Amino acid sequence: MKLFSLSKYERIKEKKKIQLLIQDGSSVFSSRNSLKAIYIIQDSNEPGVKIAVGISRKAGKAVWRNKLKRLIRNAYRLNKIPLLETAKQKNKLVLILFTSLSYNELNNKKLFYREIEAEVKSLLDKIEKRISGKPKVNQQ
RNA sequence: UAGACAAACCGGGCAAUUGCUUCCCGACUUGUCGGGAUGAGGAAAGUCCGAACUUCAUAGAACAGGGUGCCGGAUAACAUCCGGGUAUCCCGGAAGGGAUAACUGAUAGUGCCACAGAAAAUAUACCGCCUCGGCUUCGGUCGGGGUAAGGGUGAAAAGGCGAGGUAAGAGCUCACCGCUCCGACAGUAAUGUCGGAGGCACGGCAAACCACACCCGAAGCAAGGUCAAGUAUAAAGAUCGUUUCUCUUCGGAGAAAUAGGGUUGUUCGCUUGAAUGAUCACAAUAGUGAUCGCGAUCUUUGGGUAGACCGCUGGAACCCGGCAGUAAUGCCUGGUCAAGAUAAAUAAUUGCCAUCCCUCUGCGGGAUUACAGAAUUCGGCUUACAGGUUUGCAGCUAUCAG
RNA sequence: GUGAGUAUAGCUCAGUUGGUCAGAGCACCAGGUUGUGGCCCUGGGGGUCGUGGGUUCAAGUCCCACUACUCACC
Repeated sequence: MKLFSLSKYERIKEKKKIQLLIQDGSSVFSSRNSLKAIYIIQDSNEPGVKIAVGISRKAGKAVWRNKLKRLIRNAYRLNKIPLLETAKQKNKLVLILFTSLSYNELNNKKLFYREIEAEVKSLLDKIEKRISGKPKVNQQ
């Protein structure tokens, strides 16, 4: 298997799971409050991590939203390994939905990869700590 | 010459690493790996027009409704494009040139024209001008009549201007201009030119209703079709119907008709076309009413699934050349195949070059660009757009020369 | 993606055939009433009618283009 890949099987495709995330997921905010991640940790015999990226239409126009989605996906792809390994050790399936929080086209017309990578990293670190450290957070 | 303007075209390039979509080939452990190819725009946008395509059993007619509106041509079609005409505006001494235009009809009818003004469309005379009669303190005043030349009002005042004419005036008469009608000529036509007549009778608004001419069935790829999975012939309310005939082995079968349905309304046409009756009351046996059942349609509420495949990209397609045409465009020869995703691919990092910005200059630093992201597909329109290339130049701005 | 609709005062909404017309309720301000406050009474301020063109003598209203927002869909 490729190290930094992000294939179909690592993404959430079902509408039901996304609705589940929005209803019952717990939230984590990035260090500068620009991004937000909603996640659910499940016990599973197929451990791993699945992600989705969703940006509200109110944040900006189509070009801007596409760019942000691509940058977040890329940042996840290159920084996913520590989270994946802990999830496999604990036999957990983690579902994550990334969304924008304070980012919008008016304030951040131009997007920089390094900023977003730092934000995504902080999000992943927080989720990883929740998996390994405190099991009380979610009992799904 | 430059700018601006108009038209056409481009709108970062190359290399390396990591990663994604679709397709092809190979391998096996049959869903993974390896290799190769492929991957956003001129507006993909707004969804403003026009089509293709699909469904509505047919895709019909009339009315209603909607759209278009100088003429001719192009086109699959159009509100688009091309050529011509007319009007308005701009430049110019003129000849002429350029820009813009929802550019049919106001003598088919109806309606509206606030305020002001005498009067806003059948001129009903406020001031004024002229005249006749009465009274008079001789300044005027009252009454009848004529008058649209002048004043004032208004966005707009009843053809304009000059001369004659008159009590004062008036197309009352005449010349010129305008308008309407008729004729001739030119043009496919819109229209233009010339000639004659009318004596003006005809204010504006149809992006008010409307009239005339032409066009339009409706909904939209979340259309629609196939498969898989799965629920409940679900509930409430409203309206209407529950008829007739033939055959019969008496179980039933067949035919006709009705209600109703058939992608907005009404009517016609076409097409399709349901049901099992029972009980009670009134009455004269015909029949009428009520309740229950059954059937059809409509409205509201509720339940299930939201997976896969087809539609899905080769087309009124694009490029080069030739011919026809003033042009839009058409025809012919040759060549090319150029995204097809579905919580949704087309990206990220680094280096070099190019461009731009910051800086007095160098060094250096920053940005990868502006507008903007396919979603059934085409033809247009509209709107947004850093920078660059080419062509044009009637007029505009600046500079230089004569 | 496709198809509908809305925009008027700080908020919720009227505005008919174009006209002397930009209005109602709540809110705000001032005065009155009351020992004080509320309720109540009287008066007042506040608007580029989403933006830009066009038609018209005259546009919130008619026509066109744009902007923002809302809703529906198997």
